[in-house]
Amino acid sequence: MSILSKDLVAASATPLVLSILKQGDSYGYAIIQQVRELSDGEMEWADGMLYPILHRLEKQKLIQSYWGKAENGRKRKYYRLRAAGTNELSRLRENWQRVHAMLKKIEGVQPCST
Amino acid sequence: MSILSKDLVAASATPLVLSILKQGDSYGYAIIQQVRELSDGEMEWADGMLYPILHRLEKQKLIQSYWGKAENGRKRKYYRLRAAGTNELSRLRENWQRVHAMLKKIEGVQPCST
DNA sequence: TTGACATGCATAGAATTTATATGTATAATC
DNA sequence: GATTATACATATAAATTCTATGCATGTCAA
Repeated sequence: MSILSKDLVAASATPLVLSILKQGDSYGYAIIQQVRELSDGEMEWADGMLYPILHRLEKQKLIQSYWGKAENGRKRKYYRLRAAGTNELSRLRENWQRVHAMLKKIEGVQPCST
Repeated sequence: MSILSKDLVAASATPLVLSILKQGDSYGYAIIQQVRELSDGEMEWADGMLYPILHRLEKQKLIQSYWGKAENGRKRKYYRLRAAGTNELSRLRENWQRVHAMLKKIEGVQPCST
């Protein structure tokens, strides 16, 4: 998990998964790689962490799974973002943005001079 | 904890506390109020959540406590940011920024048209 | 003067969450 | 035929976190 704190990884996991699926259907193994690339190797998800998230999101009806197959005929479980997932993603992004704004606001306020 | 997810609150708690102390010494009760104000009431910390964080940060030598007193003579435990805490805050801000950048990057990438 | 509320700190332990190890299986590559 | 990469899954140990509770004092109104 490199230098990124557990909390930060946890807070960003769901928005990241939903964002990735918003770009198009994908599956577990590929999502892990996409996250690694997107973070320039700074975020390494363990598969044992992602699958439970995917299952949770599916149970929440934010995403939907279906079995497909790779070029080589091997099977894969793909996930598709559902409408509710798109809405949830918007909410999560807004919330992230709010907290980001708080952090920026207080970063800007300096004590005394400077 | 309102609409903000537990994870988001957890991920932002330490940077927020350190940021607040960077502006000047403060104490538990006041920090809780500062967070509420900073978030326009969207983030409400329970005291039972903050004190353990403060104690942890002190044990990590990122902050330092001392007893002081309010105008009315009542005692208060103030916290001061230490040099190590300033450094840690920079690291946390960088990490937050990195994850924020990931989220923005993927938000920008749209599937097909649009 | 007493009851309610705000201020202020602290922690035990229940409840929840998370990480890790482990299991299964197939394809590709060496 | 051995190893690595791909691919999914989950039980459970381990860690974290929330909540309730406790204590104490000041203020203010009734």
